[in-house]
Amino acid sequence: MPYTPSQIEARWQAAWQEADVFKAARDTSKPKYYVLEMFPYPSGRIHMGHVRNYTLGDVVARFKMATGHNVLHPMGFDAFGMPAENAAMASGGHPKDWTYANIDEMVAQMKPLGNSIDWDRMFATCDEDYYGQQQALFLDFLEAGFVYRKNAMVNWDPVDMTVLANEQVIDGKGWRSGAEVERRELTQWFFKISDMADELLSALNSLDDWPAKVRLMQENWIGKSRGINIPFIRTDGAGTIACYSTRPDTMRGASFIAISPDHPISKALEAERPDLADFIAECRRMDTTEAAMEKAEKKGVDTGLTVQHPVIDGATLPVWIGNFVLMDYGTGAVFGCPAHDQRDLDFARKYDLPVQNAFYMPGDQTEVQNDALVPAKTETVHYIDHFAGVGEATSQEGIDATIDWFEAQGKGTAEVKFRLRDWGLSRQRYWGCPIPIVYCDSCGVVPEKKENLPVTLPYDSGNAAIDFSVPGNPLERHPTWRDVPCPACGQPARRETDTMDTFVDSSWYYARFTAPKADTPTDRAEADYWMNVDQYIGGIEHAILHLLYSRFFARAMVATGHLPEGAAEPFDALFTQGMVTHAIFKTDDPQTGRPVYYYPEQINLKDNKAFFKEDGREVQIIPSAKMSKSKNNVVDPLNIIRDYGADTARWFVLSDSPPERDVEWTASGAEAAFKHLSRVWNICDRIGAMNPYAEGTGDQDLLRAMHACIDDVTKGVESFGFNAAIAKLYAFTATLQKSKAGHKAQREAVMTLAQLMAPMTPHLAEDIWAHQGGEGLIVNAPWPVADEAMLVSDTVTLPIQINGKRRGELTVPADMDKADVEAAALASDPVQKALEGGQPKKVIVVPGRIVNVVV
RNA sequence: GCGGGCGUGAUGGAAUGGUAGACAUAUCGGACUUAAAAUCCGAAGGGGGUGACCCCGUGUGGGUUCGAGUCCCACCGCCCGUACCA
Repeated sequence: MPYTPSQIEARWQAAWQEADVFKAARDTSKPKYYVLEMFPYPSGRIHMGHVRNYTLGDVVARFKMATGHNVLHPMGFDAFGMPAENAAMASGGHPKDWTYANIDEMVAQMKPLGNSIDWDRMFATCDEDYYGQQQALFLDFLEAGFVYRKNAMVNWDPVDMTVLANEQVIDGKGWRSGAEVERRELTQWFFKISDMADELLSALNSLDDWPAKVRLMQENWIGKSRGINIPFIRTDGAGTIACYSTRPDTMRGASFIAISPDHPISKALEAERPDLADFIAECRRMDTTEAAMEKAEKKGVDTGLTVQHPVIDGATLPVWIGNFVLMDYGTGAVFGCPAHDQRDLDFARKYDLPVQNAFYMPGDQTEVQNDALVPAKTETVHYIDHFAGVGEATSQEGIDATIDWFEAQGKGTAEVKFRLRDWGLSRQRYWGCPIPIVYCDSCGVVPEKKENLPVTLPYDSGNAAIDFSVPGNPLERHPTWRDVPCPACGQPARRETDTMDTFVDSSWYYARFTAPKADTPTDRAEADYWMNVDQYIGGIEHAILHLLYSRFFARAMVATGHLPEGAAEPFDALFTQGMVTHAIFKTDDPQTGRPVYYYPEQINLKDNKAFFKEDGREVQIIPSAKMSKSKNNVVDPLNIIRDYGADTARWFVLSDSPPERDVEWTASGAEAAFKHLSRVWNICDRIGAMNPYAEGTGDQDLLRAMHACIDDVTKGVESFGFNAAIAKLYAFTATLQKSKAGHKAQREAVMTLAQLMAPMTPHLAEDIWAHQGGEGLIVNAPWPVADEAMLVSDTVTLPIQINGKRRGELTVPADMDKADVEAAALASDPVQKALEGGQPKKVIVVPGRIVNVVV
């Protein structure tokens, strides 16, 4: 009988549903385990990245079920956001219709993967029920002091008269209008995440099961620094300009002050100085992104103002406006020290400002050339003898002592600052969660009453109300939606028309999954039982924003009583997976020089070369490229499932690369995965046809290999080493295939093989289990345990190294002591030959590992 | 620009500081077949040698160590993030 995944998979999915095996309910008799994959945006099609993400989560979930845990494994949709509005703009539909149709399609595509999802818990963040509870959370956060309003910059398209996302700004121009984008200030709502900067930073140390790289990225993002706030005294008597610096030790090298174009002084000068106004206007035409600002050419203009040098009597420093100074960080003003900062040095060379080495031993003044003398590039140890004899300038102690010196001298105030900025949540868009706030002429800013929640988005298209053919936010144009009585005084008032950033939606969905139908944001009995997420899995692209916002939200939810204390860090363990890539097949059009991309179906592969099927022409192969529609290298999981089945797709995405790295989808790899599963199925068939009383040879060898495989696969699955675990399964399958053991041993081996494969290829595993007469469903069967006695071996083979190079090997009893191993090694041929009758300089014996003889 | 990561045969990759290349793909050889496909068995990092063996080899250049793919430093290339893409 051939392996027919389409029948097998449908049958077992029906069986799981029938038995309701993935339904999660509180059960204190077992340890709970909550596994969660980052939920998808409902684009309408699942892609291989989803398949990989959910397969990783499913392996964990099924493994935990098998090892006696009560597992929660939910799925939902991160459903608000710009693509729905863009689709509405492009084709005239409604974002809501588009989104829900996509969700239906994606669910239909996800279910055939056979993941162990409790589908009863599914929700989308655009469900009125979900975003209504989110509004309740917002009101609680507001009351608790986690929310406030202030002005902030947005990208403004002056032609479309609308706010643009950073993604919609291309080379400084609006993506649709092509107009030069301006920065514009709007009053917006903020979460006070900066208040929690210190605890978000220090708590990173407790996240032992997070990747170190993610903790490090978050640490750098939060960016705690100790510095000094120095008020530079203006020579015109008009007060001071405060500059924050983490390097006051370089003060002797200061040669200018640079202030932000958005600094109050810049704004004041703008009105009276046309030359400065032009420059400030130019700065306002820059993207708001940090990358764009930092990569832009550093420019400035001299204001003509000067300040007194704080430590050199009689000296003054010019005040410049610099396009590289961020108003959001520090005081919006810095002092420039060209000798010890590369950016300042470039700026000084450009505008002919002095370059003065701040550190020198008397008589040893190092001239600065093209490279600033920063700690990494400075070999000389420099001293400061100016500031009360402080030690090494470039050491943190030296800098700290300098900060203290400045403070003691009354020249500044020591301050700890964070790079982390508050989280602006206002979006001038329709398809998001409405901010439940009302503006009243008499009462001012009034929170909506909880009993009036949810504040729902108007769906109606009457009067062309929700219309995306006109730029801007339809909520502002809606004829009636804005008009509401003030919740405080009852007089006519108007709603906030901004909606929330979609990161808000994804900052607490993990908590909602514990009680998705509760009439409060969480149900404490459920949240207390299920939280935290034991294993969270998603892409590295979320290493900072999503995960930091979620950590903030969890803390705020603890503070407002929606989560237990222990859920302040909501994700106990985090795993970041790589992308699924695919080769690009392309040629360059000889006429235009433009690239032409081919679909994989149009290509024949031969000897690592690619040929266009139609004319046999060779085309270029670009390996391991991110899947992209425009490059024609997207592999649709539905086609793979149709041709090979879900188990093959799952097996392949697990087998070919370690999960944290990118995996390249290859047709030959998928084919190989299918062949292997067929092979396993055939072995099962063969054993099923054996005489049940058949005796054979090598039963012990087969069972030893089986126990070794149990041990290897268990360790692999526990440590996300799925590809290595699969390699062991390949090897064990080959052993089983060649085995001449009796029926009893072979049956035990194939059933164990099925159990070990069950988290990865659950349908095939169920089928084998059933064929061999296994009891019940394999999904309910306990995980096999390796027999320690079957793992140990009597002898061990050690490599012998001479001077670190392998020169032979030595097989000795496993329990032989070190001295005897050394003696045996010294007596061996390669060592005797190398010694040439002399004595070894040194012998290193690592028991069970290696012998190294130094001659 | 800044922060983080990655780099190993033709290819994807394996390797608690301890035999580099497990396992798989592609390739080649063999069995089976009239033949092909499928299936099964086997070879295989590069170079040299009849052979036992020898030399070289984990992006590049240094360093630590008895021993480095693994740890440290610098550089090159690619990827992720950079606060309104999700």
